[in-house]
Amino acid sequence: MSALQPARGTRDLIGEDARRHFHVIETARRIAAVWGFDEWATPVFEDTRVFARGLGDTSDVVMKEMYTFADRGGDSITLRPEATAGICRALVSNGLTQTLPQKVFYTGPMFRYERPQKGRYRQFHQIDVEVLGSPEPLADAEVIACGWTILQALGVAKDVTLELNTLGDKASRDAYRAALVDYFSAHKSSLSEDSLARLERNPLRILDSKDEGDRHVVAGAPVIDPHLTPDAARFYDGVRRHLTHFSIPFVENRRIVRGLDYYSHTAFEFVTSALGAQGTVMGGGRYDGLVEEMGGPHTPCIGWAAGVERLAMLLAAPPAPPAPVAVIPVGEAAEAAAIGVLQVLRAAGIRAEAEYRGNLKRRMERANRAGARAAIILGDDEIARGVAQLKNLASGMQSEVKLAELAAKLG
RNA sequence: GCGGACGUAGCUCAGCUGGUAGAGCGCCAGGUUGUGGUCUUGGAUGUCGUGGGUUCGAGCCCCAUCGUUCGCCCCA
Repeated sequence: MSALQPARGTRDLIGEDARRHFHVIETARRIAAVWGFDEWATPVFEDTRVFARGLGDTSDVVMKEMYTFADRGGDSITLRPEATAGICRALVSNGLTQTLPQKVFYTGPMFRYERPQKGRYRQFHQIDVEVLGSPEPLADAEVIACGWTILQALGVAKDVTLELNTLGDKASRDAYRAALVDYFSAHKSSLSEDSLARLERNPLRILDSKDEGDRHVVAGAPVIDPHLTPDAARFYDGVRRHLTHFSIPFVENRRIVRGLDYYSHTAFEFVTSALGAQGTVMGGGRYDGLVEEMGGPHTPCIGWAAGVERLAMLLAAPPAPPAPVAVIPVGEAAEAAAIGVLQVLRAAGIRAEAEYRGNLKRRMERANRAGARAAIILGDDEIARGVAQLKNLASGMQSEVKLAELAAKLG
């Protein structure tokens, strides 16, 4: 037990955990491709300014959760806490603001120095879908619909609800923010300590509070609707309309707020009650100002990120590992022949393993434990006649098959 | 960062009011000649998370520390 363990908040992906994890990523990748998204990859670490600038200096992620350090050259480097800022930086760095829109699929590890919990790790993984450079509400609906399709393909949609909100444009948000500050300031005595701090930094977040007392105050808080500018209201209408065209069920929730500062207009979360405190499984929104923060032109964008670990936990059953065919040589001469058979099967795309330890009984046991669907038994007698014994391990049926026909028979 | 629970073989766990560790599963090897899944016999494995303390003696008591977990916070 004194052996080295993975660092706090990190974990190894092996066996079923690995199968769940990669099933989520592969499913998302496949569907995003069909929806017209191209996969990008950007560096795992970036100049600290990419995140400090992008995410906003009031967010907890920037203030106390980043893995930031000086590298050997003295530059301030940060392990990315999320993907979007790096994607926007890459858009600008590569001059792609000239060829918009860009539809991007992304997956990879992210890093946040948090207190670990189930569904919350210091190294965790996200899948992301972003449309860069598209100001139309149709883009919002398409991005959300793509996410919903992925959740359906994973079989978790039944446990998940789409909650939708608008944060309005900057004018709307500023007006609403002022109204909230007024309201909450008048109710300071009823607010929790946490919310008093939020009143200074990010009053919108109070709407999200789980504190019993806060909720009473929040119930009477102003809503954003009367503060929406005509443009912002029209935009939100468009998003809702297109979502129904995509046949995506959603509920409106005026308390949805995004954690990072770059969001405006559309905000949404796919939530579940199946994961305790980590209920948000996919979340995103519109961020029209982020590319400018990275030094590019004004570029309206919309996207979401989903936690791979959380989705993996929601999967009912992990996909079964592919069943191999076991090749079992009996005797020394047969080992050479077995290698030939392995080559042929694998070249034909058939997962195949050799079992060559112990007596035949052991080899069969191993084949069975490996989950093999069939065993190919090769002895001197068979080799001399150019055949093999092919045994179906599920039915127990065994028959003699010509070596040349094995691959076709098993394909 | 705050509060609660937990930490014993690879895994799941048991261990009575303190007397130097057990089960099931798994693993390894057998049950005679080239055939698995059932059955059966035998075997290996733990510095009882770590470090201190109390005691004649601690897996069981106390303290600290690390880790996991639940809630808060935050967020995917």
